[in-house]
Amino acid sequence: MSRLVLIDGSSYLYRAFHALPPLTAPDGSPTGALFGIVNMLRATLKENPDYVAFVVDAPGPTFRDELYPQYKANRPPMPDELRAQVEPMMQIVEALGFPILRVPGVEADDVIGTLALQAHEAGIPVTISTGDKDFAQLVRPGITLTNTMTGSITDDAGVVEKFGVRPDQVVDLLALMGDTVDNVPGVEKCGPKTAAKWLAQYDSLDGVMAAAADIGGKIGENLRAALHRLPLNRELVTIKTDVALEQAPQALKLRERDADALRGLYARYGFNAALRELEGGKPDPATRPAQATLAAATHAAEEAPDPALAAPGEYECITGSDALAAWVERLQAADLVSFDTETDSLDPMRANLVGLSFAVEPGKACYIPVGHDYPGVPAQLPRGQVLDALRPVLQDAGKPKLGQHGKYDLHVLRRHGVEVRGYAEDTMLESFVFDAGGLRHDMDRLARKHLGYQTIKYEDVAGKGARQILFSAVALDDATRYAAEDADITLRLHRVLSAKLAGEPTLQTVYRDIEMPLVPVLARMEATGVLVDAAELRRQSADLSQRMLAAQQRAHEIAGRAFNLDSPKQLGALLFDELKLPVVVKTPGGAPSTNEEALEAIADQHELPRLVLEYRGLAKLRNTYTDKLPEMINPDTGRLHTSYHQAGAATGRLSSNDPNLQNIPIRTADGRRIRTAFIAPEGRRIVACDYSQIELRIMAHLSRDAGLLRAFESGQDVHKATASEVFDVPLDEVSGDQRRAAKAINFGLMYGMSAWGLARQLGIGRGEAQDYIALYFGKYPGVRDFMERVRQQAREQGYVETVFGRRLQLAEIHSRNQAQRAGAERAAINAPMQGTAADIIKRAMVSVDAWLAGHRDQAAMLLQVHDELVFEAEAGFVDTLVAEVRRRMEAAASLDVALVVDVGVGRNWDEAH
DNA sequence: GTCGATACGTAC
DNA sequence: GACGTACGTATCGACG
Repeated sequence: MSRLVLIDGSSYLYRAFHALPPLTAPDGSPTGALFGIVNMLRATLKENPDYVAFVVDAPGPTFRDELYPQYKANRPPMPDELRAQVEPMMQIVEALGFPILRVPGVEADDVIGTLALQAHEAGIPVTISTGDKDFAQLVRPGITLTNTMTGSITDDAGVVEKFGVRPDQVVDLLALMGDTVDNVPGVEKCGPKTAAKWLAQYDSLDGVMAAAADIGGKIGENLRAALHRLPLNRELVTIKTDVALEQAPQALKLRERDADALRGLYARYGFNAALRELEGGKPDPATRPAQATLAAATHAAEEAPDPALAAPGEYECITGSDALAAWVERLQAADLVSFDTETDSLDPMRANLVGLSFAVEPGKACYIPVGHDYPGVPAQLPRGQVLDALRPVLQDAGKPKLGQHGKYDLHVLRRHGVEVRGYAEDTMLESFVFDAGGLRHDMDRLARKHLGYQTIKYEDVAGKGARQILFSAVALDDATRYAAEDADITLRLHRVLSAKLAGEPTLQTVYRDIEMPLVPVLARMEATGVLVDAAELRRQSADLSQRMLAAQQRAHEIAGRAFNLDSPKQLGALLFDELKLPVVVKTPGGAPSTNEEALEAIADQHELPRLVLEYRGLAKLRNTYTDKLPEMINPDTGRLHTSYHQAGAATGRLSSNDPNLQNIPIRTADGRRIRTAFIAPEGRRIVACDYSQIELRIMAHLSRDAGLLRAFESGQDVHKATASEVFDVPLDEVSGDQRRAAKAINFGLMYGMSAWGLARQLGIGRGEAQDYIALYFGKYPGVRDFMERVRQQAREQGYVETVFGRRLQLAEIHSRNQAQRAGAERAAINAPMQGTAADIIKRAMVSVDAWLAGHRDQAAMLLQVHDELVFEAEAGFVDTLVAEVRRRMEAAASLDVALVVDVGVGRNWDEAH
């Protein structure tokens, strides 16, 4: 069937200009927009449309200007860089053979609308190629929109999805929203969401206008104030479909292209891929212009795995002494031993060893069961005998071992009397340094991604949910297939990942010098655990419970009925539906939020919000900390053992879980009290060492901003020093509010915060916040340049880097979704600072642990909280420890600004701060 | 009963 | 929409 494609040239030109980097031709003339247009045209040609037209605006006034003299009055003149690309664009369009339509006195939109409808009536399907959402009003069965820059196609369902209204309601939606670019004011504060909501309720603009009196709140007032404008708006946003045109759609045939002219134009503007295509060759990735390769680069990692990698393996179950001896010999002879353990628990501090598996060459692996126990289980080798036989291999630091998340296995084996040395490779960490921020790094996923191999899942052999059985109850042949596969796949994965890593020396250094040495250090910290005063926590729980009950009873009294204080839904219904308190914050789901900010905002209007806040604070402490921590104390050690996740956070930070000891409260008095329960044993002290302002120092280093560097050199409180500079007052005259503002800016900037966010944070106006930021950047221009550089790097490379070369991937940086893209840009700004801080403390941990190796009886490293290391030490050893730890932490990186470590000592963690 | 999504809140 | 990185708890509704 034949088809008509109508190209909205003007909209593409503007959008390509703003979306693409300011590329230049070999001769220096701007080509960014042109490049976008050329790619769009080539994409259109690949579709082989029967009829096609390239439509652009003609100069001069149109009917809309007559209707509304202010129409487009605020539109800035076309930038010179863009204007310079208009003529070349027309030449290329012409040379490609596209019919060009430019009708005086008629906007391109109306030409397109008219042609679309004419073709539609003639039974010809129409595709409108545009970046302009207004065309959604023309969509119907047979007329669709396409945007080749984003790859999106919009049909009826697409309109509903995108706007939340039917295509025939789009005009009404646009009339309500208005259009700032065209200087058409809509209803103030009414965006697409509100407009769609009203239209869902009242069906049409006329319906909304008729119901205007019933709509409450500020926005209702705004609507009533805008009523008189709305009919005109509707007329302005309606695309005409009845313009008098000379050509019928059927006349819009593509002419033959002018290859000579094209060759000249492409060469002149440096469009190499297009040139190559013209010559009949295939596009060459190496010479593609920058952003074409860039878009491809984000997907390039997914090269097809070699089918041979996914071949099934031969797995042996070892239940006899001879077979064991033979395998030990193979392990002794191997360059690298892949190993894995099977247990009966996910908690490595409690798990019992059920079996071990090994592989030394791809496809060949064994499973050695030592603890399977079910009716009719075959005889197995005694665990002691197996571990004795394996110990020489596993404990030999000169025999490199390989695992997947081997820290777990190190724990299990240590608790069974085997001290693994020479743990040299870990596929989880190899994958992590390659793609932090990408998918998770569990073996199943890695196998699918890099080997194209579907592993047997744990639940396939052990079941799941209530029916899950212990691994010790799994039949030996099932267990062998599952367990031997783990060792085998780990080895195969390592072959692939280590080869990839070899091609990236910087990443290899991060892996080899930071991540791998950290594994035994973390294992040691986890194994040591921290002593917790369970009785103290239980006392606190009792106290909290009492106060919670009081708050709850009072809340029910005030409400006049019982309700669940823990249910945001019930609470929201009470506060906002029954009591009609104002809604200041909405949840991401659109419901009225009952979060702290929302309750604070209405706390002066009713007693209830304050009580809820009180209750929430108490409940959080009890439910998350004082009730839970005592339960998690390990009965064998009497201590609390967290588990650090080394490949979790996209920035390279560690995370802590089971329990999370990185979010123990400190800000409020009640919360802080929990830290008094983290204690040192008799005769010992808790020592807490934290980096002072490490991320801000890293920002000073990375930005090389002279002013910020100076602020640190002075050795003063840095927020005060910045306040003094920014507000131009002597250091000792900085007011509390000025310091608070400077601190908020310092931190906010590191998180990519906007003026809007700063205003909210400080409770000031947006304009004032903007002024602060301008003042700040005026004093610290290097910081602003740095931010821009990072954004640029993120867009060009799809990742950013830490000082040590760790790569932080930003998958969403080219997302078509504006919010996601903006989020990725903020993450990009934060990542080099957060990530460098993570690198530094990891290096410090390795260094400190190496020193502690000679003093294991006197001190131990217990916890890491991103910028803080917590130790316990014999009282008489504290001074030595402090001196050595401080020296090593401060020397973990050499930046343009000094690293400073603050130290506290006490009988518990609270005192040590 | 289990699971996942959502809302909320703690840390740095 | 609007401030980055985590983890844990409670509720609630879908699902089997």
